[in-house]
Amino acid sequence: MPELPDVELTRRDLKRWLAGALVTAADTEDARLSRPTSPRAFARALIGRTFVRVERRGKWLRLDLDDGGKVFSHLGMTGGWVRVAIGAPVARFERARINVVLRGRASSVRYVDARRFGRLLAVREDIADWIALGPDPFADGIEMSRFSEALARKRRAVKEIVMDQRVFAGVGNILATEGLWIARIDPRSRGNALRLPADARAIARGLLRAIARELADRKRCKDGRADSLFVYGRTGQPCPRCSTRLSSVVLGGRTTVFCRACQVRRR
DNA sequence: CGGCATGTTGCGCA
DNA sequence: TTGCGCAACATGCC
Repeated sequence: MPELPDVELTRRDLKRWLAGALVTAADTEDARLSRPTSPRAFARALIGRTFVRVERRGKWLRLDLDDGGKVFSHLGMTGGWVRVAIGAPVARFERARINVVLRGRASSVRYVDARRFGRLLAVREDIADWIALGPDPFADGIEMSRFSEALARKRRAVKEIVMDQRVFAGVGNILATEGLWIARIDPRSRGNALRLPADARAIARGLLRAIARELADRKRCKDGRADSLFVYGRTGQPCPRCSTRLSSVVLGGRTTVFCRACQVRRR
C-alpha cells in the first residue's frame, strides 16, 4: 500500500467518507496498533464526535475531531482503509472499525492491515512522529536551497538521504528508486559528492515526476500495482532508457534498483 | 521450503 | 553525540 501517493489517495477517500460524519461506533482490539495509547482510548475518543477534516503529511494521516481530538493513522507496510455497509462481516485482516452517519447515511469505515506494522492512535496533541516530519514534496513542493544544503551536508548515499522522513516526508523505497532513475543519478552517490545545485534540481524533478506518475497510475487501477514502474522490482531486466541490464544493491537495508550505464555516479 | 516485501524502531558498536 | 548496520516486528505471496 503505502508511500506518499497511496496515502494521498487514502486521504481523499477518508475525506469523502468521514469529513462531517458523526461517529456512532468505534472499535479496535489491536493493542499493537494503538500503542502507546489503548484500544479503549480509541473508542472513547471517537464515539459521539464528528470528524472535521482529514490531513496528510508524508505517510501519516491525521483525522481531526470537532472537540480538538486527533486520530493518527500510519499504514505501515500493508495497511489500508475501506468503506463497507454497516453490519458487513469482518473484513479480512480487519483491525479497527469506525461506524458513522454522514448526511443521513450510515456506513462503516474499516482499517485493514495484514502485517500490523501500521499505527492508529487517538490523542489530544500532535505526536512527535508527525512533528518531526520534513516538508511533504507533493503538498508543500520542494524548497531547492534547503534540499541542496541537506545533500551537501551528508555523506550518506543520496538514496538514503532522500528517504529520510525529515528530509522529505512520504518518500519511500519505490519513489526514491524511481525518482533517482528519472534524474539519472546513481543512488549510491554520496550527498556531499553531488554536483550542486544541478543534481539536486534533477532529483527534485525526478521525485515529483515519480509521485505524479504513481498517483495517476494508482488512481487508474485501485488495487495491485499497475506495471507503470520504470525500474523498481525489475533487477536484471533491460533499462527502459538504454537497455542495459538493471543492477541492484542494498542501501540502508533496502533493495535499490538502478542502471549502471545511464545513472551517473558522483564521487 | 526459502526468500522477499511499499515501513519504522531499537540495539550494539565504532 | 552521531552514524551505521542489522535484526526485529507479523504475515502474505511467489
